Order: sequence, then structure tokens, then C-alpha cells
Amino acid sequence: MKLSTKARYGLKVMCYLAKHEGEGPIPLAAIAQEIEASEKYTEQILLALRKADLVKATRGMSGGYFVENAENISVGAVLRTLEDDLIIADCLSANNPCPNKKSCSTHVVWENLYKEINGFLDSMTLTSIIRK
Amino acid sequence: MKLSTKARYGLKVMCYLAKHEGEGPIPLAAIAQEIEASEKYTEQILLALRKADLVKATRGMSGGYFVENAENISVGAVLRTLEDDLIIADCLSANNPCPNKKSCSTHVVWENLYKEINGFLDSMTLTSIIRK
DNA sequence: AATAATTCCTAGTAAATCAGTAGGGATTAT
DNA sequence: ATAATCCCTACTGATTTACTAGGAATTATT
Repeated sequence: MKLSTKARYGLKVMCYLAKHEGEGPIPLAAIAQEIEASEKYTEQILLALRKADLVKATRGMSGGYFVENAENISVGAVLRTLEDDLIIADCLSANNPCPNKKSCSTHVVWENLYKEINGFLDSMTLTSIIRK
Repeated sequence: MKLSTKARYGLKVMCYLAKHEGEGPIPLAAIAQEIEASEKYTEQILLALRKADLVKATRGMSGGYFVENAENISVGAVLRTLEDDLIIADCLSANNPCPNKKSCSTHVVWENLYKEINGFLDSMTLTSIIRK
């Protein structure tokens, strides 16, 4: 029940990009330096975030990464991207459905915990958390 | 951000024991069979739960495990025992405090998520979840 | 007193996951 | 043309997790 460092760094990345929204693309090197991770590792995180459409990128010289509409990007969306959809137990996954979930006292706990976590994280946006 | 199988099985164990509260000690073999895990693995889970005083045990012939006052045992207490205190990020731990938590936009997210999860899990007792 | 059924405890191991690295291709401003 | 940048896949080492093994201690029963 630990957040991965990928997710932790990932949210840092998003905060940094959100703070600089509208200032044009920021190159990988600057982002990696800001969050204090290697460029290669940071690149992987950015790759996932871009594929999920949470960050945009422009290639070539003076290219880089940026976000648009940080006020519409929830913390939940970021973490689900980097943390396997925040599936906290396999029996919640559509792939691996629990056979006896009707009769299982614990299943409903995982289900409601899942909803609680997602609801909470979806109630926060990048803009709201960098403002404080 | 996955629950360990130890925690998942552990809550099952607690539900089972809670359902049979007052019926005397239940031997490991019966518990393991109920939750569909090996005796050895189940034993380890019970060991942790007993050390946390969430289950009692009597040794020797016709001994076994049991719970008392299931209505006072929260789901949170069970999971914290089996899931490293539900510390979802190391920077929340007293051992590993975050150096710059004041200035870190993400730290407060982890802190509040931690409180949310614990508050939710502490609002449920074994009795309340087996009743449904 | 002997026996059998039980918990208690420590140590070990195999598999899975995670964190991080490496290298080369594609794109674009200058 | 060049240099700076992103894009993508594959790999590796470290850590954690899930689970097993074995034997000591305890206690009800006979």
C-alpha cells in the first residue's frame, strides 16, 4: 500500500509544469533538475503522462513539455496514470473479477476504499494544490 | 498502491473469527481452510495479529485463535498491523521525515490522503462489515 | 507420565515488482 | 548541416513480497 516513486515524482512533475503553464515548452533537463531525479527516469514518467494526454510535448530544438488547463487536471487522473489505475486489490479489476464478491465481507471494503480514495483525489486539481 | 495479500487474507481471517466470537478457540487448520491459504502462511498472519493484540490464542490441545469484542476492532487497526501502518509514502513516516515538507505541494496531498484512508477504515468495525 | 494436538518463533527462498539505466531513432529551430 | 530536443524499447540490479521449513514450547487427554 505504498505509492510508487514514479507516482510521487510524477505529481511533482505535474506541479512544476502547472506552475509554469503558458510559458512555453520546458525541456526535460530542467524538469529533471527541478524534481531531483535523473533525466532518463524523468523521461519515462513524462512519456507515460504524455501518452495519457496529461502533458503535451513539442519535439526538436527549443522543444519540451508543458501542460494546458491545469485547473482541469485532477490529482486522481495523474495518479491513476502512474499507479495502475489505483486498483488497490486485483479483485476490483475488470480483468480479474472476484468470483464470490457477493458473499465476501472484505470485497465491499476494498470497493468502498477504492471509491473513497478516487473521490478524494479527484476533488483536487493541480491548480488547487499549487495555490496553497 | 496495492494492498498486500497478507492484509487481504488478514481481514478475511478477522471476519471469520469475528463471526465465531464466543465459540471458543478455533485451530489454525480450520482458519486456513476457510480463507483458502496454506496453514503456514495463515499462521504468519495470525502471529502478527496476535502480537498486535487483535486476536488471542490458547496453546496446546484444543487450543486455537479467537477474537474478543469484534465491535471494537476497526478495519483500520487490522490493516495498519499488516500493512506497515498504512504509511503510503515514506515522507509521512516519523523515521523518514520530509526535509522540505513546508514548501512541497505534493506532501500535503499524501498527508491528507493518509488521513482520508485511515479515517475511512477506522469508521468500520469487524462487526459492522460482517453484518451486511 | 506419555502422547498428540496445538501455538510460537526464526530463518530461508523463489518469484514478482520496482527503480533506474542504456542506446539509438525521429523531429525541428537555427 | 547541426545541435538540441523528444520518442521508444529493452535491459538490469535492487528490493519487496509471498510463501515454505523446521523445530521448540505448551496443554488437554488418556
